[in-house]
Amino acid sequence: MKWELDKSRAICPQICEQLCVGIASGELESGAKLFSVREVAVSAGVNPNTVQKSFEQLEQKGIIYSIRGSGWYVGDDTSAAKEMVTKLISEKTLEYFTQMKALGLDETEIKQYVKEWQE
Amino acid sequence: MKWELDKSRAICPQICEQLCVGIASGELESGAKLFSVREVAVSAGVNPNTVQKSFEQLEQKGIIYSIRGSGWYVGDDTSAAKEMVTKLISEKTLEYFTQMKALGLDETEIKQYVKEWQE
Amino acid sequence: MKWELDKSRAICPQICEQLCVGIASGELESGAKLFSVREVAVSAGVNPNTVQKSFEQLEQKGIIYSIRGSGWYVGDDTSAAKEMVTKLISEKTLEYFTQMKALGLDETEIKQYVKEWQE
Amino acid sequence: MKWELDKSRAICPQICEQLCVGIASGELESGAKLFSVREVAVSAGVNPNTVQKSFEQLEQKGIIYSIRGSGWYVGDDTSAAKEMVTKLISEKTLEYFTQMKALGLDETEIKQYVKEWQE
DNA sequence: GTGGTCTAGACCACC
DNA sequence: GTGGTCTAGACCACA
Repeated sequence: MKWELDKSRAICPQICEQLCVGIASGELESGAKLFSVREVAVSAGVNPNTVQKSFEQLEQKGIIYSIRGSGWYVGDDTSAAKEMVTKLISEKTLEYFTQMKALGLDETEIKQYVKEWQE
Repeated sequence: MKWELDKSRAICPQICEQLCVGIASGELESGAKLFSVREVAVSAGVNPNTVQKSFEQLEQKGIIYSIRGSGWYVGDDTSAAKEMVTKLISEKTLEYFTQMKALGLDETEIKQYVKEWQE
Repeated sequence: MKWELDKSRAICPQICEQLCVGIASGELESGAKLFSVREVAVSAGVNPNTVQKSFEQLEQKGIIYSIRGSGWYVGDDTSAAKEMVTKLISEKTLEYFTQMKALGLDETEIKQYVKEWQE
Repeated sequence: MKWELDKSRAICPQICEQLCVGIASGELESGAKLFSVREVAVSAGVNPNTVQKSFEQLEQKGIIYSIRGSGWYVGDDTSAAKEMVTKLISEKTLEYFTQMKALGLDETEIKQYVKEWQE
């Protein structure tokens, strides 16, 4: 797994999101063993505590589970991860529209702006 | 001026943004007196310190200025506010695309998603 | 009297200072009638209340006095004004040295810097 | 880092200035970790909010930067701090000359006064 | 532990 | 009345 983290944002949710994407895309299958917290921390260049927190948050949502002394594994039902991704996409888009409207653009203008967006 | 604040985000930048939009749109003209820190605080339902901080940030960018004991006024050059709004629109769109890509969508898919977006 | 006010600083002390300078220099003699609060306010482009406060502060120091319904006059003893000016010069110089030292310059360097100062 | 604050002036700019001096002098090197907001607050005898505000102002100028939950660090380019110090020296000297002139001294007299200054 | 943000309330000088 | 500044204390997410 390759990590692309935006250091100007909070790291925790980014790890959660990317892990969900990995699961939702099928890259990580049900029951697959994840890299250890320490390995992820090193490869992503972040604090192990941050990775631990991220994993715990995903565990709470039933997306992954841990076995003491063994490690972390992808949960049986990957649909939760897929729903998560869908939900995130929807939420972020809604948030984007809200913010753009606050900047004085109406829905048509936003869509036009996005359509012409490049780079 | 009417304030629409999303309490789940930081309030300061929202006040800055909406003020810039007001100036950029011409609603607030050069030299116009703004409502007092305390009035804005009441009308927006936030703490005066938060408003003060927002105003100071805009002052540092040369968009507004204050006269002690008198109030806050829109700066002579409203182009700074306009640039600010343009920059914000661009930045937020770039951020949106970045986040969507991290969620597994490519540029075409994002544009399609936005095109079909409603509500 | 001509007013040269730095609007980025507080107005009140500046009016006091310049009036003292005028008196100390002999431009304004003992017993001379000052321009009215309103006239000064207009010619200096400031709020009449500010001028009023300034005059009251100088009155408290015995430098000028007021006659109800008539106006403000320079006090009999102009030495107070002269002392005031001397004191201000000393204070401001001390303050300047203190601040420059805080910026990492020692006394010799400050004096050298001032010696070479121009514009 | 040792703090020498003049409580009769605003504290914020003093913290900014002294930090810049520390960086400009090389005492604080690029990437060096600063003491935490809370530690500085205690050692300087001021409120943590005041320190936070000072740090944020320096951040906006690109002199230092923060990592959430980790701390504040000296920016890569220390030249900004050096320029800051130079600029402050120049500004304060200009301000000093302006004020002294308003007190009736001409440039020659000011330089003479500074030359003979002691204590 | 750290920074980030906000609230609440105070005091000051100035308009 | 206004802005400017500071204190005190709280809560949050992150390292």
